[in-house]
Amino acid sequence: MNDIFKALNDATRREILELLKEKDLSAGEIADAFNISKPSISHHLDILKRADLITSEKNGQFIIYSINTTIMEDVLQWILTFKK
Amino acid sequence: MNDIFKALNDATRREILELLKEKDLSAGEIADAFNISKPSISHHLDILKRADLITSEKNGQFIIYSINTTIMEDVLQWILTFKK
DNA sequence: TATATATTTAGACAAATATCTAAATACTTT
DNA sequence: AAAGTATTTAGATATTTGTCTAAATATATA
Repeated sequence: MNDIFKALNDATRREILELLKEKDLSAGEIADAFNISKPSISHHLDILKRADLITSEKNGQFIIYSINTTIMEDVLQWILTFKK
Repeated sequence: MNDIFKALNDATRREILELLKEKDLSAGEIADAFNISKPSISHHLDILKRADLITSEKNGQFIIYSINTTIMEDVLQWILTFKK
């Protein structure tokens, strides 16, 4: 839970999730969407991956990232405990 | 949205919310539930308050904190956009 | 009014974080 | 095999964050 909230506590990472919500993308395509260096994006992807919010798969020289919506379910459940 | 995720990105603050979910508490009562100094808890309360996740009301020399579940709705909606 | 209690504000500090550039690794193509 | 493309790793740095102690503010009570 800690890792998930940590991962979500960054606007760039949340935007990455929104991009991946639409379709799978390579690390480079994701980086192109931001004014941030590729290494920094790579770092953000690593944090999202450690939180299990995304998965990656190697495809030739590309690494394709996908969103893992099942993990969002955990956050959803946590939030729901506050609904009266 | 940034403030909300920032506020939720701390185990102590999430625990404070869970305490307040049960009932309203004074700053001192909240502090007593943690092995953290009162000024630090006061700081956490400030962050939660800035995110509108809690509200406070002065009652004599005490300040009573309450949870504001309506803000959780925003997080809920954000999360739901990822559900397919 | 003086003292005790409740809480916050101020200031300091160590740890965590987001970013960068440079270098390394891995794959593809010529 | 060499050169080019995609991505990550390493190391550095500035900023943010969580924590503390000491001091300030506000209310209650003797």
